[in-house]
Amino acid sequence: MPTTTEDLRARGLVHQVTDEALFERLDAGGLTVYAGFDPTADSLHIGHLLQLCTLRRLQLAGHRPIALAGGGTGMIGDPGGKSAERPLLSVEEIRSNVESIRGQLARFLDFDDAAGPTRALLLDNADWLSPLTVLEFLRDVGKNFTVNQMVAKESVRSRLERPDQGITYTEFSYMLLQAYDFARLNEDHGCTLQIGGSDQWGNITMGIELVHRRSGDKAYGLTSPLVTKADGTKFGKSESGNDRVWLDAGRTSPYRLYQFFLGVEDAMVGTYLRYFTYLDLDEITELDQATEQRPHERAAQRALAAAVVSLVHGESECARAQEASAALFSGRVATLDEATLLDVASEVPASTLAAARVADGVLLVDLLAETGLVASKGEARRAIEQNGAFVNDEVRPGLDALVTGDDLLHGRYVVLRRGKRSYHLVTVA
RNA sequence: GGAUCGGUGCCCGAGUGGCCAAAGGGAUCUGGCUGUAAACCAGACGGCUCAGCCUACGGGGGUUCGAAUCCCUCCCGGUCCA
Repeated sequence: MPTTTEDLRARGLVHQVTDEALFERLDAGGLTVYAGFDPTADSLHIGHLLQLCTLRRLQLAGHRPIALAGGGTGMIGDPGGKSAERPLLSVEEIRSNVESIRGQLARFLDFDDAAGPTRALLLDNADWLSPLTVLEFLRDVGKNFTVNQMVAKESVRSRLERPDQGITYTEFSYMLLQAYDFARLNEDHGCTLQIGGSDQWGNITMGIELVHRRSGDKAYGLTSPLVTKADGTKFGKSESGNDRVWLDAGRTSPYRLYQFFLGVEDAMVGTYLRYFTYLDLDEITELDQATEQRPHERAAQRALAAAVVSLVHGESECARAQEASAALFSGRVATLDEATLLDVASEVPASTLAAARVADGVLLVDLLAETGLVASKGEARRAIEQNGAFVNDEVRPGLDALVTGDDLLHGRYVVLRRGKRSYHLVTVA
């Protein structure tokens, strides 16, 4: 059984630490550790996954995690990682986003009283940032930092150096608010460790300094590496389009999430298994070997996808996603019995179509566009011309192709497909 | 408040009166090869009632036979000065 430190290191989760002495304390257990999540949308997405997984990992290792929803800082906007000033969300939006995110955090962390001293906490920094007055803030927080050091932070400097960009005072202040969060969590909950992505380094060190100045307490920071794809670009876009991959089932179905991880590149699957799963390192090593020796089996990708979907959506949803994947990629949707078809179809987008229209025959071009499988009729025509449009798993060439009663499966279903993996179920009613 | 530069398609970015639905790159999509991988090759990439038409170069107005390109005005951003 590896120590916590050994485990984190072996998984490649340690990018920077503020002090090596942290590791002894991590191995000893009993720390209170926090990570922040800004409520810029009503769901967390895959970009938050690493911090969520790491918090969970630390809880399992005997520490108490705090998930901090940025109800207050979300109103300001972190300049880090952004190339431009971002629009402010309304107070109502942020409030409702925080509420939505609460439920998702609960899937990763144990908030049950039975967890005793490691019971997770969910806090909202609006609780202490909202009542804070400007004067208090300037005297109690601002007085501890020089503009010189603030300007030197990467998040700010990158914005100052770009000739076509600037940074407002509002976003400039963000780091001070985050530093104040750490100080409050330290004072109110004994929190001494903040974790975050590598881009959070500057904000974290500011917090550590503020903690020290206010209470004399020694606090630590631990950052994880940026999660990237093999080519160095950002991880987390869905396989089709620019959509983010969300943790909310309504935005990204369990099936799509499963597919996302199933499609991970060989070169990265081992890394992701270490980041996002709780499999033993030995098991992961075996999966690495499996990828190398029998890559077509995609054993590592399957394990990764199953682990993540189970964690995010639960075992039964994961099983459904696996079944749907198997059925859809067998290429024989047309031969499925009705119950199986319906089960599979519940995982993909669906719509209904009036029976009268089918009787007359519907232009495939129109149908593709109406179902949203393509963005416009022009795109639908292109898909057809490129042999990328399928009806019940068969290519349907010709711009004048019709979908008629003959295409109905079990008398009332049509499975449309665009490309290799974008499905849509049409039910005739 | 003054001076000055700039705002082009998803992003970056060329284009300074007609040949501009707008170069080039990236991203994306589709097909091929594979393993629902990567790389690579090919094609596509504003919309439509698609050999034509409509909408589009920050917003509005104007000049012109004709404007992304010229003029006026407003909005937004950068830089410097006060």
